[in-house]
Amino acid sequence: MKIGHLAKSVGIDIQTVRYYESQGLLTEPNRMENGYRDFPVDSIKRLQFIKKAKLVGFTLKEIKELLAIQVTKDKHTCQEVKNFTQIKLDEINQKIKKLTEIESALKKIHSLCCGGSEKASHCSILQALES
Amino acid sequence: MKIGHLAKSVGIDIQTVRYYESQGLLTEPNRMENGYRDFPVDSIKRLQFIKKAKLVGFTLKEIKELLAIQVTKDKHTCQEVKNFTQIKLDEINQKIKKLTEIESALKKIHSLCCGGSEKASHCSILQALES
DNA sequence: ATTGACCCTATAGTATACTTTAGGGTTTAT
DNA sequence: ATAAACCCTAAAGTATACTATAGGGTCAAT
Ligand SMILES: [Zn+2]
Ligand SMILES: [Zn+2]
Ligand SMILES: [Zn+2]
Ligand SMILES: [Zn+2]
Repeated sequence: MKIGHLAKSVGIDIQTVRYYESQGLLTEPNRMENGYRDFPVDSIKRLQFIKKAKLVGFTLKEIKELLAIQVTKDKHTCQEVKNFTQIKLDEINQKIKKLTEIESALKKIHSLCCGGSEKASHCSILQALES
Repeated sequence: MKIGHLAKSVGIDIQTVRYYESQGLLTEPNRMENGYRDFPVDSIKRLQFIKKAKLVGFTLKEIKELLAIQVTKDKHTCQEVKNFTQIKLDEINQKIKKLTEIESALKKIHSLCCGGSEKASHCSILQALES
């Protein structure tokens, strides 16, 4: 399977495929006589895996680690894999919590600002966050 | 307050403080006779806000805008501030929504995994990412 | 035979957000 | 007085994740 076909069927850029290969996220494909890359069919799955994992907030480095676990499944335990996602889950929940704090601070400013004539001269996002 | 003290009390690097100043996230501090920066006390709050906002995925540019929101009657009209905070609120809610989606997707696959010490060949997290 | 679509490598560029280095001057404690 | 600890600027380097460019070869169709 040529790179263009692969890229298209996954919905990413050709350059990105080559980039992923260069970063070790795809194993080096065979070459055809003319030098073109000849990807095995399951590269599609692998790229879809990468895409999905990226979508849920994994970095390429992390994805590489995940892929390494994936290809040597019998050398790793469910516990390892589960720990990995647990850490990510914790991170995401932390983020949601902080965002909610910022949101309510902003909301406060937002509602403060429609009263018109009252003194609001010192109101900033920093002060709104304090209380 | 000297830069080292400030940096330490917020838990970031001195260089980073100077970088933020250079990017306009901190207002230019006064200088002491010897040329050392003399930060006002509330720089701590400002930096803590930056830290928090960064953690939840705001870029420095966005943080700069957030910090610039001040309900100052003499500088902005109520309309302006209100419009701006509304836009930012929408952005934040978008972020929360996205993160929540990612969280539930991750949670779902996370809960499928047995987490046991057996080999990950059957691991449902990996299967879920594959499919 | 030539156009257009495809493939190749290597290198450089982009954006964000630092971090490090080089080469200094200043303060504080012993 | 001298060493450790602190401060300064300016510029270069790093990491992430691409994206673009230059310069060229290959393939299918008209
Ligand atoms: Zn107002
Ligand atoms: Zn108002
Ligand atoms: Zn299991
Ligand atoms: Zn499992």
